[in-house]
Amino acid sequence: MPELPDVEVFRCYFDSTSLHQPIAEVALLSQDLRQSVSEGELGDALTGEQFVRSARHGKYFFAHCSGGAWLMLHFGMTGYLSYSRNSDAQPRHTRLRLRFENGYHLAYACQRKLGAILLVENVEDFVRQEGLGPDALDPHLDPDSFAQELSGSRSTIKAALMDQQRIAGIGNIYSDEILYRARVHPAARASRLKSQVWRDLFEATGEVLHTAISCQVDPARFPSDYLLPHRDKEGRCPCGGELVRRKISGRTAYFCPKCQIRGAA
DNA sequence: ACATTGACCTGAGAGC
DNA sequence: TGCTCTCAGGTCAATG
Repeated sequence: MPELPDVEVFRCYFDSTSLHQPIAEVALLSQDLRQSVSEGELGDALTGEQFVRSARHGKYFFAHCSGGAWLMLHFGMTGYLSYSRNSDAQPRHTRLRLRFENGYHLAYACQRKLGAILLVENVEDFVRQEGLGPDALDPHLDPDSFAQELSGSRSTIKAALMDQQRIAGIGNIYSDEILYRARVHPAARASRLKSQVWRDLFEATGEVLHTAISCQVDPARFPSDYLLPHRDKEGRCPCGGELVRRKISGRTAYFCPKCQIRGAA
C-alpha cells in the first residue's frame, strides 16, 4: 500500500504520538526484512534519546533522533505504524517496537517482509545514494522539470511515473489515479507526450496526492469522481463505462479506455 | 545504458 | 472443511 500519501499520513501520526518522548527500550523482532540494522545498533542510537522531528522523501520516512542519527523506515507493500498503551495490543506482524518512558509503544508492522529499517546520518545523503528523484510534492518541482524528468523515459508513462529515480513517491495506485485525472492512457509512451499533456499530468499529480492526504488515504472519503473508489474488478468508471484491468509495464493497471485516450496508440 | 522480467515474502481469497 | 492456485499497492538483481 504505502505510497507517498500513505507515508505522509504515517508521518503525521508519528508526529502526533511519538515526538519528544524519551525512548526507554528498543526491540527488533525480525532481522530478515529487505534491509535492516541490528538491534544493538538501533539500541545504541535510540535508547535514552528522543525523536525531535520527522521527514519524508517519496515513500521513505525519517525520524531525527536527539543523539544525531536518523531512523529510516520503508514500508514495502504492507507496512504501517501503530501507537498503543499496551504491548499486547501491538499488531501481529510487528517488526520493531519502541517503548517510551511514558509506557506507550510505537510499533512498526510489516506483514510481508519487503520493508526496511536503517539508521542514516542525514536525509540528503541517503536520497542521493539511493538515486531518488525529487519528491513528487516538492514545492520546487515545476511543470518543466517534471516533464523533463519523465519524458526522458522510453517506457510507458505509467512506468515513468512509478520510477523512483525520476520522481519519488508515486506507486501503482496513484499512478492510475493521476493518469485517470489527466485523461492519459497508461500505456502511452512517455517520450511522445505533448507539452499540454505534461502540464495536465503535473497538475493532476499535485491534486491527487494532496487530495489523498487530506482524505487520510481512506478510499471511502475520496471524491466520487476519482478512480480509486471504483478501482476493483467489478468497478465502473464514473462515466458509466467499464474499467479495463490490464498488466502494463509489469503492474496491474486500471483505466477507462473511453476517458483516457490521450497518448493511446 | 536502458527497460522489462522474475524473485523476494506472507496471507487472503477464489475455485474445486 | 481443506487443499491448491493466484494475486497484492514495493524494490532489486538478472536478463534481454
